Amino acid sequence: MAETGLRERKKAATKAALGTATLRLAIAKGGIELVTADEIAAEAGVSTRTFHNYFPNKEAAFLHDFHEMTTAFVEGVRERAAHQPIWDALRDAAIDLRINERMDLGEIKCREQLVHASPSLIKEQSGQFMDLFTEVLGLVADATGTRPDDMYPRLLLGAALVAMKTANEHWITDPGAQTLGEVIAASFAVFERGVTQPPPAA
Amino acid sequence: MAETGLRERKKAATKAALGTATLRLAIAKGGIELVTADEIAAEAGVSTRTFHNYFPNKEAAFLHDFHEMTTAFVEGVRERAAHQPIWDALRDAAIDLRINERMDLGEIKCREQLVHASPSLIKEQSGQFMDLFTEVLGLVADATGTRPDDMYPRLLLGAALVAMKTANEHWITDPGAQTLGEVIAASFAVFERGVTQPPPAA
DNA sequence: GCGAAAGTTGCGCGCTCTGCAAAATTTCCT
DNA sequence: AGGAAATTTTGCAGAGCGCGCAACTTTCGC
Repeated sequence: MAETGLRERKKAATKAALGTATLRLAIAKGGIELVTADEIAAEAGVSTRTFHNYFPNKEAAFLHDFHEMTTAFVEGVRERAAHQPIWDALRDAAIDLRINERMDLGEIKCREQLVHASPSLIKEQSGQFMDLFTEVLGLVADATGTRPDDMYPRLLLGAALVAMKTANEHWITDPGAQTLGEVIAASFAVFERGVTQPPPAA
Repeated sequence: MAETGLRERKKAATKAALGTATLRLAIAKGGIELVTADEIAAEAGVSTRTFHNYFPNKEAAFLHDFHEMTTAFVEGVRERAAHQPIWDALRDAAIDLRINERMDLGEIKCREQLVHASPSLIKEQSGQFMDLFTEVLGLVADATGTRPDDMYPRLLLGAALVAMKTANEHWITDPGAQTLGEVIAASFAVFERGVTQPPPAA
């Protein structure tokens, strides 16, 4: 956290403001495609040009929170990779994001719905997942003693990201039964056991 | 193959022509972002407006072949799902696309490189994978006696798509050692065994 | 052939995103 | 504090995108 200057903090604040403004407007209008960059900039109190200095497009602004999460995830994995098997590091880093505790469930659901309904948001989010994949792949390769273009680290990491995404989606639709952490653990467990294996209980 | 009329065939031909024109131009210029919709339309001998009748954007045109492949894949899975366990159906449908036999390796490599270098193409391709996911999810849920919003069918299908994508990428970088089919089979096998399990030979 | 259906095209329009240079703001040094 | 330097904000201009609309042309079924 090299939060040295006032400048840094102000920039981060502006970026966050643009992100939440985008979210607010998209929710209000019921779709990101009904929101223009001009409106977002006005809502956040900056010029349109400044909006585009911070984000390449409104989808990225909408997903600003998500991007911060993936950044935290990468950091979490990097720290854990030194002390844990990489698979456990991936799982525990995912659990320790504690999305459930940090964010309002109603808003999470709403956001998920908007993403699901918008091709452009689906693309942007998928793209960010691919960036995440690329960022973490090196760590996984190192940890497993393989090279980044071998199959194994890619399959392992791919499975982990699928497990994360699936667990989150599932928990959102039914947050009562289990905690998010439990759902993530269950999700990862399926891949440990072998996806074609029937669950132990059956 | 309900190729009844001349109209259908002509439309398919125009679409394919636009696709290959996009590919040609992107290769020639070394990047999709250096190609405009106007140029593509001119290259294919239609108006710019017509181009946008066929494709929502140039990225989709670039990936026209890819989209046809995913369509064939869905069809393959649907047919096999009646006779095979769903996991095998997914694997065998992937193998039977026979990309290696149908397309020129040099061009495949070139395309892969262009996609990898372009954020917009990565997003578009990821988006198409998500569409594929959605299309096949119902089949997987039916086959496993689960519901589409349960975790299991999503994890299974996610693993299968990761296996497909990873195998293809890997085979492209090193097509000599094994056939594509073998690579795909090996990729799927990792998920059958459990991603955290060491390979049998080790 | 001929009418209906479907495909193609040009035009207009609002929006996106970027480069550029001037203006405003913050930081730093003395 | 005072002023120079560095950084950020902003407006403007411009290429490009993607879609609705209304002609125009082609194809289809009879």
